[in-house]
Amino acid sequence: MAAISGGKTYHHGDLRNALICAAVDLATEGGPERVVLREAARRVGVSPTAAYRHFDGRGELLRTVRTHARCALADAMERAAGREPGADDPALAAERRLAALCRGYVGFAVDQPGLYRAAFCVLRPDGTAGPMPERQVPEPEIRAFTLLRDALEGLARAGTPRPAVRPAAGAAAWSAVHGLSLLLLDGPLRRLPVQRRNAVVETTLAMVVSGTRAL
Amino acid sequence: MAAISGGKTYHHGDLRNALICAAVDLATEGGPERVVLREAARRVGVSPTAAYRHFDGRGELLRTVRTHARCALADAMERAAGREPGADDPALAAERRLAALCRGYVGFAVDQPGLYRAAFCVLRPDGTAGPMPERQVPEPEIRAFTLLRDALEGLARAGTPRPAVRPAAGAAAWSAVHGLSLLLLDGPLRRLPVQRRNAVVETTLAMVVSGTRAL
DNA sequence: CTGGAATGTTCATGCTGGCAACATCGGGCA
DNA sequence: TGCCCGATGTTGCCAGCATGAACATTCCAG
Repeated sequence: MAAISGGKTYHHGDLRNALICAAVDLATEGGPERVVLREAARRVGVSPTAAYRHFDGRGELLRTVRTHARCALADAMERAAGREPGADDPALAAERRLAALCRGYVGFAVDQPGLYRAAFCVLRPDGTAGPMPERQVPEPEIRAFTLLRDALEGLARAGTPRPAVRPAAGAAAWSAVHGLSLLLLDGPLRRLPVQRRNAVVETTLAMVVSGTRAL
Repeated sequence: MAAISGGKTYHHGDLRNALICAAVDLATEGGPERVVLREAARRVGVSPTAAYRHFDGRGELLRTVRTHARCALADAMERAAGREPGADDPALAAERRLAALCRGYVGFAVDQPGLYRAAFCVLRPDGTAGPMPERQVPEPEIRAFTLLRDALEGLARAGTPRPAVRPAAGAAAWSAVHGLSLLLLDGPLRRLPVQRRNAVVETTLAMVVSGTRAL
């Protein structure tokens, strides 16, 4: 994530990317609130207003970081699932995959708290923090969610979860790992020793798997 | 939550409380990031620096708001549980109570998004946003969690969840409702029509109850 | 009734986001 | 080849916020 930076020319050449890298670094270090336009510009060695040539403002910079962070999260999940050995029984394999994805999810959150928080930060276009204006742009799917939902689909042998509740089941599973991640990061489960933390993670996973099966 | 404000004396008389009220209002309107010292002071009709006589700074003001919000959350849960009719079967009653508490939890989050977000906002004492300095002060229990955990205890007939995993089970249940709340507020489950939202909530609750039973 | 402690105010510093006007560079077109 | 225009950066500037120091006012206890 280091800027490239060639010679010292007036024109940077790749300022947008450099700013994104700096902003991602900032998010990694201190979460979304640390993503500050001026600081990003400073790190790249450019005047603050230069950034406005490439971003509408801090909001768009943060949104870009968020997209990057969501990607990184999904990648981590896929890596975790990829490391998981297959199983002869496809049902078992599906179950293992789901668990591995969830472990990857929580693992990413714990390893990259700043990025994880940035991945799900709220962006208020107007800054008025009101009830969120109706936006026409349909938000792009979040791959992490898609992964979980697909894993649940794969799990759906024996008809559970029933098709009718399957989307809701995906949301439920996501809720569990998302909530767990946040409680581990900022909540009262922070400072839990690794051992206990893993126990909580596994317990939650068990709840998700068996609770989902019963739907 | 309206300030009291008597005559126009030099000394306010109850500035600390007035500031807290204003800050809680701010959080209610726009979440923790909206809690701004100057604005609170402005609403109370006092100079910004006056607030420093009663709070160490914005951080402490926000912490106070957070405490208030956590209280309000727990109160809402208890009210929800109180409305739940009892059952002859104590096990069934316990299950209902747990579900009612969870519904109260999510309901509070949906009804008071700003306050809910404030209840779980992160406070970096130093502002350096680092790996969170070691603090000796043991954080006070969060009543919402205690309620959930106790409800799970009550649920623990038939030996499930087994005593060994029971604390972890509490964390798992909390994770689910906490994550669900946040996904409903800021995440992709925002804008879900009420009908579908209730479906997701009930599905998640079902997952928690049956998933917890299987632990 | 009077002086110290509480409480509020004004002024100043340094940070942030954001806008307007100006400077510089580089590539396409005559 | 040479020149002009648009893209890219820069300097200045304003407003809002957190925070501290020095100063003013008021209340209360001795």
